Amino acid sequence: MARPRMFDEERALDAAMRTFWEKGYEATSTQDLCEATGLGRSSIYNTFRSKRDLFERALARYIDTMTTAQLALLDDARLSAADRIRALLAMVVDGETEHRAGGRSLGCLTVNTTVELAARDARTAGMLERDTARRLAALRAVIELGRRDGSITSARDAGALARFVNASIGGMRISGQGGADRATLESIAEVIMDALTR
Amino acid sequence: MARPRMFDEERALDAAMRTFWEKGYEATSTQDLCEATGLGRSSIYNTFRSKRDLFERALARYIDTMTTAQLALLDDARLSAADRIRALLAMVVDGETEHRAGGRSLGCLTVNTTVELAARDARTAGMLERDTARRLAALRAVIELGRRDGSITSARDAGALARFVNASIGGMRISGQGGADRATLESIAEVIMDALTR
DNA sequence: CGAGTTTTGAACCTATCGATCCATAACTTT
DNA sequence: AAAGTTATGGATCGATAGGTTCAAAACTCG
Repeated sequence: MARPRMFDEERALDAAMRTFWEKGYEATSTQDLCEATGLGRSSIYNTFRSKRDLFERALARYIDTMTTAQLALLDDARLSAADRIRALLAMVVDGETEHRAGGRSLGCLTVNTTVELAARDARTAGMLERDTARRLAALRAVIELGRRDGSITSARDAGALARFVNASIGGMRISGQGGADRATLESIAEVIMDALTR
Repeated sequence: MARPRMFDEERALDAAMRTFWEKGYEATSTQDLCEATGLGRSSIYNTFRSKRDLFERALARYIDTMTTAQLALLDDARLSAADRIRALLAMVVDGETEHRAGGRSLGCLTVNTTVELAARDARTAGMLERDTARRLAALRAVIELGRRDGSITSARDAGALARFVNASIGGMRISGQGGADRATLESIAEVIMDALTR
């Protein structure tokens, strides 16, 4: 039919996602995206329409990857509810330790985007809200399970506990971006668990 | 000696701070700053040298105002240690409720700046680190006091508890920016306190 | 091989970015 | 009132932003 692509769209999307993750939306120029992906302007605009649209796809990919992995942990039937949440927090610590640039954690793209764009981009805000709702629902289900299996002893409302865990994970991300090391993040995670098992 | 200023430098700084707080550093143009402050370009550049320098002064002002107010709460000798931290969390909830634009919380300028700039601006990162250190020290002192006055019963290391509280406050800020309402933030604050009083 | 289709790279577009320049206004001091 | 100094508004700067155009390239299919 026609001339085929010389590049892998998914790999390009990954590179763009990483760039937005490192630098943020505004600070990432289309030139940065060309260099990160190895594509020319035409190819980027031909494939992704605009910087805005490319960002949206990159964010969707990030959300899909990350939330899927995290919800899988919360579904691990081999573990008690509390241990599933411990595993989730450990995954967050690992993520903050792995994804770094310039000696600092990159944080989490959804947290970063909440800060940078949620207030002035309704579509992005909607994506983030749906993701948060999904994660809160999963957390809440695990917490209710933990109430039954005895691993979560807090008498607080399960929804409140879920929102607390979600918020505290965001706080761990901010701490990582602020320079906190692995041991610090691990100690925070332990205290988070204390609130659920009091 | 010479022609006097037609404007109040502190008021202009406040307006600039608010703009950076609402829109972030990159998304704030010098034109935005002119409109927000009511000054002309010349006056802004004559007074503040550059957008970068103006931001630094705005951030310093924010840090000074906010951290001073928060540390004052932690020093209130009329309250138990736990109640001081409760008061701090209540102040955070109030702040998230008060400072809004477009139906959303503005979050916290230091958190926002950690996300947007800490990785690529060493001077800004330094300011944020010093502020964090100051707040952690105050939190730690209050937690150690709480151990003595009996209001904080967690056996965890005081430093770890302090970092937990600091991180969780950041998480509350993110939650607020993500759309959480006052009741949600209050419930998160209650669970944070559970971790300290278990 | 040739017609048809899409991709690609380079040149190019307009708008806006942060920042500077300069003539004039507005003040103090002598 | 004159000299000296700073503030101000408007014009302007080069650089870069995101995005478009277009001709050549590279493929498939008949």
